[in-house]
Amino acid sequence: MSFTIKEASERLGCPAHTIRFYEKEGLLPYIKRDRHGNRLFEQDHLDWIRLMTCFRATGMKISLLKQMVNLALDGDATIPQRKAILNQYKEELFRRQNELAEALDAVNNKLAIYEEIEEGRLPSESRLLNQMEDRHNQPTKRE
Amino acid sequence: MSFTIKEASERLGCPAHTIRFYEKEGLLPYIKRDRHGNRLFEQDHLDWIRLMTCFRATGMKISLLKQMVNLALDGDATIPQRKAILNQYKEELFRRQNELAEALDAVNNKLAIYEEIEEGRLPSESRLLNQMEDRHNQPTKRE
DNA sequence: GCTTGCCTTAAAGTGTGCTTTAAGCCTTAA
DNA sequence: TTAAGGCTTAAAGCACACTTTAAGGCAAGC
Repeated sequence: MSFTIKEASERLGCPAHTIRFYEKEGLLPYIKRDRHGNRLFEQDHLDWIRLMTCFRATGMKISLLKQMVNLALDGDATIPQRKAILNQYKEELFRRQNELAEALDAVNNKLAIYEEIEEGRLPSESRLLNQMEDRHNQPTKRE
Repeated sequence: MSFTIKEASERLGCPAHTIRFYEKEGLLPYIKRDRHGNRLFEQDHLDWIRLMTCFRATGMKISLLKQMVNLALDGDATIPQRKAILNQYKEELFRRQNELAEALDAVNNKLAIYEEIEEGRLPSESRLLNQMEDRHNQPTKRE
């Protein structure tokens, strides 16, 4: 069972052009062609593209994906290197989780401040932008 | 107490050029200057830049930051719009958290497979790249 | 036979966010 | 007084990942 690029595109929700681009970048080695030169995708290819999409969405670079492909093509002897790459990427994922948690805190804090301003418990936006505006007409301390 | 761009840069761990770029983009209104035209940053500016950096690191676009600045400059009447923006961004953060969790699952799964291959419990990398290579020399089913 | 539509390729273009370069001014130390 | 080093600006350049364009081939339906 093979798929045309259109079928692959539909199943993956990924533009055909992007899939071709990935192949050109070397992320999809050994894609076969029919007698007209049209690509034929196997289920495994779709699985791999889906995995790449998942990694890409979380910041893995194409160059790193390519490294992994190249290592895989060199056989099982490169598994330690591939593990090292994935473990590093995992660290990166943890870093991003922290960043997200921090941003979420900051957003909630800001939203709480807006609530307080709306309820009149805080005098306008005392900490950030509005104060800049206020200062605009005040004397400077330095210089 | 004001800071030069160099001091701001050091405190924020952010290149001076980037800070200037943010000002040019309108993200830092009302930065004052000394008599030589050099920028003078207040603590509030540093706080705001730090917050922007936090939002930027988690995917908020500069155009959206600028929208928020512009709304803030228009006064408290725009707080509902700013809340709407932040709530939307919050959704985005949740989406990203899910993506990270999925990627983390996928990585762990891949690492587990590598372990099994290393221990000989799985015949090479049966699911992805190596199989592509295998297929390379087999007849096609379609066409 | 001709149009429609999907396929192919290579190459150029786009969006985003910096980052670097270039040219010049001011201050300070030698 | 002159050279170094930090500031200024505007503009060009870069990295990344697509995305779009252009030019053309093949096949099925009218």
